Amino acid sequence: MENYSTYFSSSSSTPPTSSLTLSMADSHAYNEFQGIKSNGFLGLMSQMGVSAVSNIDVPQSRSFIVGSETDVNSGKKKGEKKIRKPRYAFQTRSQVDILDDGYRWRKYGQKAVKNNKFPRSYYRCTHQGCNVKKQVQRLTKDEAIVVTTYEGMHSHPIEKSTDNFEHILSQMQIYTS
DNA sequence: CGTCTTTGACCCGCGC
DNA sequence: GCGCGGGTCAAAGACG
Repeated sequence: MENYSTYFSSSSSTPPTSSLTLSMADSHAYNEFQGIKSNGFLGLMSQMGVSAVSNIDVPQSRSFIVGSETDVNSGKKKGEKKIRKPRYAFQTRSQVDILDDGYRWRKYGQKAVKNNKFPRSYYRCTHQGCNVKKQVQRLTKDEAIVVTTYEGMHSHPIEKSTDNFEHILSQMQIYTS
């Protein structure tokens, strides 16, 4: 199911990052970067075993943008202020949609997006009590670009790690500049 | 047999 | 109110 041989296979003709930006997160603004800095992306990355993420300048041209907040409105008290979850969009150049990051995800939906002939897949972390979601989307403009949008933070260590060494190797290559 | 994927239906916010 | 678009549920099937 997962084709690791074609993992991060790079192709020529680097598309502009703006294409990604306009494809999503156009309704909400790109603010709240500080919230991400404090506990969002860094926390996620540190749990992945990475200390600093100041430069995600991997040779495979992997970039990330930080975008809109999402309503996580649990339907509690109406007087409560709405809690919005930050989302972290990952743009990865890959030929496979399954970008396994070490966590175990369960797919719970797939919808076709407008202006995009590729469907968008919705995943959720299977760990109990972990409400982290992610959606994987492919751009119509550039089929080689996969956008992975994370939502929430993992509050547990990574499961499923030592079952595929090629995968681990690829991960190490990503986070070692 | 347990876990995860598939897929249509359902829900909800929003604009007209 | 209604339709549309995006997000989620859940039953049934696939798969190891």
